[in-house]
Amino acid sequence: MSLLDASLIADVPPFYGIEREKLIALLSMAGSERYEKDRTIFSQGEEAHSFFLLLDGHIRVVRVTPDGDQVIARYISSGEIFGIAHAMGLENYPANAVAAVDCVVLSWSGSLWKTITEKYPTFATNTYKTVGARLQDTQDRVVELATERVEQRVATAILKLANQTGRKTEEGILIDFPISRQDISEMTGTTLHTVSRLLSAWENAGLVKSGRKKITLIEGHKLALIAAGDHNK
Amino acid sequence: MSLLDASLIADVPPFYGIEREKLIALLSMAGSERYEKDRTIFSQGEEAHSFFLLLDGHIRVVRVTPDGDQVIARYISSGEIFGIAHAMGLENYPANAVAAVDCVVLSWSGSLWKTITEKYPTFATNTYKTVGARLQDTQDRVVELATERVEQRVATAILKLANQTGRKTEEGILIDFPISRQDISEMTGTTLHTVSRLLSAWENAGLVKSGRKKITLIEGHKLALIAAGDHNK
DNA sequence: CGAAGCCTTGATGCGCCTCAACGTACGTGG
DNA sequence: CCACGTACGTTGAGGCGCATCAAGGCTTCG
Repeated sequence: MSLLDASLIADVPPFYGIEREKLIALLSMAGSERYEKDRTIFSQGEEAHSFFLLLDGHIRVVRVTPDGDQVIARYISSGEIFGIAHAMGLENYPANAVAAVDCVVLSWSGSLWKTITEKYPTFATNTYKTVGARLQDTQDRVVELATERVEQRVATAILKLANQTGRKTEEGILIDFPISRQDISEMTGTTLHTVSRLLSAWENAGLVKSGRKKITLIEGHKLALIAAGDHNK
Repeated sequence: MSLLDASLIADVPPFYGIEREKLIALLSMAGSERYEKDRTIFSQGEEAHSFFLLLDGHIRVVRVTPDGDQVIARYISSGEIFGIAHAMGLENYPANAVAAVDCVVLSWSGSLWKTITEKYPTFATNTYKTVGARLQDTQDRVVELATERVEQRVATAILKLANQTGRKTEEGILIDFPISRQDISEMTGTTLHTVSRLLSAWENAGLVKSGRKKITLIEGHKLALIAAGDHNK
């Protein structure tokens, strides 16, 4: 805990505009932990004991239905807060959070929520903006699921991932964490089979290059056309 | 404006737990307006000049896609706040709001948002809870759209409407505002044809009774089975 | 080196959209 | 108040997008 330095979070969106001194105070209340790949940070239904900031890594937020289907709500990238049930007046986490790669996570006890938001209104504002942005984002997905075909949704998902977490390589933009066909299907409401077929077709057309749990975006513009519903063929 | 009385909003969720005196102050900052059926309160993309409280009526919140498809984001019932782009740090409304019946609406200028939330933290907390609840709700719809069949989604939508706004009649629970097959289809990501067929089938089975822009729920329990994905037949 | 996890590709079928045509209730103006 | 036009609802026929079922290849890891 004493290893934490204010510079760790100074340049991270939720803490923009907060004085260095206050950052140190905030950090002194936080715990830090490393989560290896595939480890669960919190589970759906569990009492919301803490809220979190992802310092490094990628986290997958997943909802599970009563009959076992999984739906990926979102991926969290480093610098984002998550598990903020407290900000929404929830007493339990509404989804699972799982490390998609090895992660470093800061956490604050939920009992500090009230104090922190009162004492650091900038942080509160930033957080509510985040919640708002996620609501927007989720609404967009509803519209997509309701109006677009699978092909478009998968294309959109890949473009979004590439923008959010893409790493430039010599071949193109590589999605920076292991992601399977099944993962993509759980983001887009389809099956791994359909995703596999689409990726194969796109690979033949030179739009992407993909392998086991790995996707590289080559021709973003062309994929964007598909996402927009181009019926070119 | 001077006709407004504190009792108007004292028993309305966003204002729970605020002293009468403060309520009067809040009301003195608000404008009130009547919107006849089908009139637009605000439009998607428009600059967010105000935020609103629905005193009486029902409001439909609709997103429109670039190619003209409509998706109903939610219905607002009396006592709810809406158009709270400010709470989420948005500068523009993300959807259209249209009066589903004649409505009475209070509005506050967006420029008051900061002052009001600072001065009345209870109101702020209540509002953020609302945003959180809507995020939850929207996530649920994503899961539904991604995993359930049309039949289940339509059943769920009707049950939800009946619970939210149902009025007990001698026949059953009547959804308290005019709602077309098309409206239901825009809530559930299907077509009016499919909704029509489903309602016909359910009417024959005695689960609902429906007419022009009118739906009455008769056998809620049986419809709930369908919503849950019962494959009885 | 074997086993488990991930990916691919074909065959088949069905849920639901699409297209089409017609019936029915509403409200508006003559 | 009745006649007409428009909006809403119903129902059928046909077809396609995608899930489902099935089988096999490849990669990674213990």
